[in-house]
Amino acid sequence: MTEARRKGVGRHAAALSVAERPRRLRVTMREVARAAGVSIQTVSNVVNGRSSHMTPETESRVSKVIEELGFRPNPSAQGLRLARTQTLSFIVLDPSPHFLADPMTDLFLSGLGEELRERSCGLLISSDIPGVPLQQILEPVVGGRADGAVIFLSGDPELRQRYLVELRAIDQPCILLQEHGTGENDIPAVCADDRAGSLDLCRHLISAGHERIGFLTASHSWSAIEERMEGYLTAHLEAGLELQSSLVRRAGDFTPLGAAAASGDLLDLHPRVTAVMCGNDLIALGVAKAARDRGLSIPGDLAITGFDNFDFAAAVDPPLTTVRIPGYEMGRYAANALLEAVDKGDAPVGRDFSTEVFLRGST
Amino acid sequence: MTEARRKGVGRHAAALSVAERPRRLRVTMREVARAAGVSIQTVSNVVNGRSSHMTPETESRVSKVIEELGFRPNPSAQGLRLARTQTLSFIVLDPSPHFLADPMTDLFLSGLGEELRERSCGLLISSDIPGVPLQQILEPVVGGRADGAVIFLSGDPELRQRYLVELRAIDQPCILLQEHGTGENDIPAVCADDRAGSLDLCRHLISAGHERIGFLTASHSWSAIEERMEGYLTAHLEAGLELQSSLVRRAGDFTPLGAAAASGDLLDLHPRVTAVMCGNDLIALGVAKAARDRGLSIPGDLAITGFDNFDFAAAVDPPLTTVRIPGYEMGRYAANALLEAVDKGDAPVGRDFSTEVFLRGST
DNA sequence: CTGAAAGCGCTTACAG
DNA sequence: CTGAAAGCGCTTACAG
Repeated sequence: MTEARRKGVGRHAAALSVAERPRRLRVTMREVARAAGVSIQTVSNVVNGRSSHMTPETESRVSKVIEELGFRPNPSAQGLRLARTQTLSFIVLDPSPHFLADPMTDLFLSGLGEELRERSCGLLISSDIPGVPLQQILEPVVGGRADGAVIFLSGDPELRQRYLVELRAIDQPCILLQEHGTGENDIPAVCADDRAGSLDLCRHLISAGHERIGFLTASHSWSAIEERMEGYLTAHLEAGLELQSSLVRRAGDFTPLGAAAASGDLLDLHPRVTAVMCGNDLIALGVAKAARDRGLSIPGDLAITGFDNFDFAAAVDPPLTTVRIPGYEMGRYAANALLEAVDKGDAPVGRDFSTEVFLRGST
Repeated sequence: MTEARRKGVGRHAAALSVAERPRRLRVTMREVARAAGVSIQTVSNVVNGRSSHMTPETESRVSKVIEELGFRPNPSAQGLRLARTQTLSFIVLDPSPHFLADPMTDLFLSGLGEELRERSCGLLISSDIPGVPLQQILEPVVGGRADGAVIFLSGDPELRQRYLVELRAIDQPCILLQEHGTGENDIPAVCADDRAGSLDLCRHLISAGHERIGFLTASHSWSAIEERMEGYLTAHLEAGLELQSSLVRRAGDFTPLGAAAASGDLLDLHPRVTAVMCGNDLIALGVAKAARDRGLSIPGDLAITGFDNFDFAAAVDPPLTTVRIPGYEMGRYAANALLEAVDKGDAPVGRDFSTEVFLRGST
């Protein structure tokens, strides 16, 4: 950094009022064109890789000037002109402001981010509380800040169904994450087979001799959680085990301590449950803690299963039996499918991902 | 949704080529102006809340038309005109594409997101591998997609120092997250007092009689991790304990299993360490696992401390002694400070946050 | 208080 | 292959 430059942009700038201060000094196409001795049109052609429209000499000269001047096209201008922002929106519906507390969401986000980075696209993230008007939720895309939205809904099934209907009517490019069982006319979705994973998990417990198996999840829910509950129910039905409503609890939140507090109803049942399937690994941790607090050993007195295979699952004591969801891959796929759809003007194509059961020491 | 509408936007649209398809049918100011029988200028005034420039009747009439037509200003047009995007960029430097695997990053992100949501600003997130040119890292803000950047650096101190120097030269509105000890002329930063937390933690161990205390962190590092290491060192110095390089290990990654594998060198030392301080809670989990695998009991044979107080820390067995970082609050503050700075044209003001030690069963 | 006009920085037909 | 021009949708002096 030269002394002159430092002066020009440093403290001095702060002394000027907003009006006086020069606008962000960016190089424009016009300046590049002048410096390279070509038309703006030609610069645009170079920037957009239409090299067939000019001689190689021209192209390399312009490229060199672009490089030297540090020119980069103004995204707002491009956005205005092309009605395309080269940005995707990731929208999470969550009642908590800590909307990324669920590590699964972060996995999705990492996958989205990586895919978009490779394509030089932006990723705009936002969250809303379940229940707000869909227009507000979709603000980034309806308002023109993004070309499409990857949406992770949550809330009661009725609420989500209402959103789905409205979503179709609004007809913005979008793809759902983990919204299972949308019908043939519905919004495309990228889903993991939570139901199959849960079914496998429960069959495993049943075949190990468990007959009183509890299910605990937080009061707040979304599609994947419901699928997990269904797997539990289906396994019971196919095994001819009686389904008891007292065995299924929806209470607390998706934190271990919240789940520990909420698990009492289940753990203090008579006769005792011998296994508890949990909405995810965080809940499983809480149930394990509550069980230990009651002097129960795991898995001897109580088998516990989680879901999601979070980083900690393999390392806690005992290691958690759980199900892996390919969240990162799903995120990448969703970004890719949505971008392609935006380009083609088609509807994106959804896809199902398989899950994988990890049997560990907690069962 | 009416049948007509469904037809208009559904399958039929897909049959049209990109060129034929009408551009996103958005209402413009011009249309609002015509419908309300006023000038575009007036519509702009209404949109921007300059109600003093018109009669209340005019304002309410225009507002009503805006509502009815569902008009929303085009962000690209506003961005082009105002050289302001109403968007902030969150940039994470991480060698892994799973750049959000660290729950602490997610906390920062949640705080940023919530603050920006309340201000109707967008949040653009991106990640890069430590070592890439700063220009590339800052692409979102240099390239004009965002008004400023919240930056979370990582990598060796020398690399980060180089980035800091360049950052000053580039002079874009930005604020650092968890970049401790930047000098008086440096980029503003929002930091937690990791050093104090670590110092407290280590004093606690020393006062409990530990004399051979190991420190394990991943090979990849950032400022906060170094601060934690410093707290460890300082506590040793002030207690007159000898510092042995064999007790400090930097290996593996920030996953429990990676840390478990990397902890062998430390756990198999003779004479044995009686305590291990860890880079964060995930590492602590891994060390606990490795210790159990060796038949060591916690905290009897080995005391373990984590850092960050992740959700699982209080629920695992034994519960983890750790340090809370107010990540969410720090994220909110950073967004707020940066936005204010962008508005005023000043440099943002950094701030330090205090940490809180949680003594639990693992020590 | 309102209307007509310029211009932000691009892209894209349209002539040459 | 290149140049001159229109226009994307806003905001903002400038006259009235």
